[in-house]
Amino acid sequence: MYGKFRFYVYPSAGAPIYQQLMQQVKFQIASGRLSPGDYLPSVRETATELQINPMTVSKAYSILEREGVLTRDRGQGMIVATQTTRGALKERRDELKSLLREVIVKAHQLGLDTNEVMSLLKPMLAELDKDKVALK
Amino acid sequence: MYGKFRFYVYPSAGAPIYQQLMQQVKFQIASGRLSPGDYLPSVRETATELQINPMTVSKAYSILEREGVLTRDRGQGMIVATQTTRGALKERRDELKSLLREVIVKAHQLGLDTNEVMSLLKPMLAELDKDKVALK
Amino acid sequence: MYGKFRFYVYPSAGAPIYQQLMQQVKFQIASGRLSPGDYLPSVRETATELQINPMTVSKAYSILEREGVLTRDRGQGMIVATQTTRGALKERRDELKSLLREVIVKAHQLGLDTNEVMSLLKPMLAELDKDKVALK
Amino acid sequence: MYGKFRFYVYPSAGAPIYQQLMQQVKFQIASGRLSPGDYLPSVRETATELQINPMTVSKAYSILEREGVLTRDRGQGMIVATQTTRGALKERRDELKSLLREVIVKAHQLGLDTNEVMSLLKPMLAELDKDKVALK
DNA sequence: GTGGTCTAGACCACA
DNA sequence: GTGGTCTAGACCACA
Repeated sequence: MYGKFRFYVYPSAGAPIYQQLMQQVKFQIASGRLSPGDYLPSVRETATELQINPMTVSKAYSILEREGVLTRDRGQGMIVATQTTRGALKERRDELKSLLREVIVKAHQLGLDTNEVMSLLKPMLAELDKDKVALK
Repeated sequence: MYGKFRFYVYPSAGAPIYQQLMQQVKFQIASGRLSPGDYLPSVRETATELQINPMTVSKAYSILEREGVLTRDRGQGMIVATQTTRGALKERRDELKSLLREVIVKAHQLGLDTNEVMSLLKPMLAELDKDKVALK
Repeated sequence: MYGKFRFYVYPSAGAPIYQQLMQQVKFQIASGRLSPGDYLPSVRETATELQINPMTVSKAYSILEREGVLTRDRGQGMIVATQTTRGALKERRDELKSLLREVIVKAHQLGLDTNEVMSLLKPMLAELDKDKVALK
Repeated sequence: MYGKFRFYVYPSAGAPIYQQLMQQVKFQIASGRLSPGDYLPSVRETATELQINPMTVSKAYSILEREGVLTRDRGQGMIVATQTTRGALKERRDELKSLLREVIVKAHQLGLDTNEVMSLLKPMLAELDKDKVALK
């Protein structure tokens, strides 16, 4: 229980529940709060706690397994997989740039300017680095 | 206006061609190189120049129309729609933050750190501001 | 209707139904019987014909979409996506070799020797080439 | 027997290490370099040599034991189990054909044609036969 | 019409 | 105990 990872859900948020769950797992891993080998809460445990259907949790876990983010430990549960980085640095940078271009497009659609983007991103990255240091 | 904007296509780039076209229109609008009222190259012109199927171009334009990015000027072509910004500032910021969270997740998956994200994003934003000034 | 693609299912086969469906789509694409842009039978149509639950068909389609094999054409159905080949030739060969190693391992476990493997594979590849020629 | 067989590991190879180890044991058995009754390197020996966690080696061995590939010789180590071939010839051929169908699908996805598949597989099978002759 | 999400609940394999 | 598969059926967005 101590410090163990817990899901939350905004039933009224736009995104489907299973995507919210997936997003949380990925973000926790990116921030270092979940590490390779860590167990995730079981399907049933999560479903009961969030008052949602076990299938919904299972769907999130299955997709994450297919994506290589989680590994199934038969009879035990789902664990965070060892991250594998593939491809040349240039290619990986290009992939991120493509997503950053989407950020720019989205910001413009929302009427938010360059400074706004930076002032939103900076604290998010800072918080990330802080966690990593704190957890080391 | 004619000749102002041209599409390009990477046939091997992973993303479907119509999505590449959509992305370019949006990015050009975000960077101010395309403004409300500007005409886009015609379906036929684009299809001939890029040696792709006219249906592909038409599909991109139709989806952008549905999204409110373009307006159909009957018999004349497609024009950039007047941008409408909806929702409270907080909500719009939250929407962008959600996309920025995806950036963080993606960067981590690709093995790129905080500094890397900033050093990729900064020149992209700078280029944007430069264009806006130049085009004003 | 003419020549349109149809699914079949072996309820007693080891593999789950949704995986059987996925496998068939992929194989039909590999053999050239399904080409980029072709529409697949609708979820409901398939479910009725095979007497299975629509969710099961939908699951197969969703995974194939996530894998980039199919694309959703909103309101119309699922279509075969344009195939994109990524990575250097050496890397792609290595990936296939890794699967071929599994074939060898499996053959041994089943007590089938080298000649047996070749005499099973040859007609399968020959049939493939024949179809491609015939459909050109 | 000691020193007969050694593991290797590609830390960056995508597949989890325990799966790489499992794959190697199976391949060595298939190629005749490991025979029923042979001892495998101990968990500690392997872990030290490859600089990996002993749990990782142990996990590979446990799964192989569960699959009937290895047998635990209490206090001594793991030995290669006697292979048992089950089922009618037709059924075993069908099982292999299903895996060969996956090869065809994968080859197509990777943009490799029929000839390519054969020219990759042939030397692999040839090497196998050579080893079997040499080791007899 | 199209596919997507979610629920409630049965049954399965694996450990 | 763990997750996976499948059903029956409701309701949704999009076109």
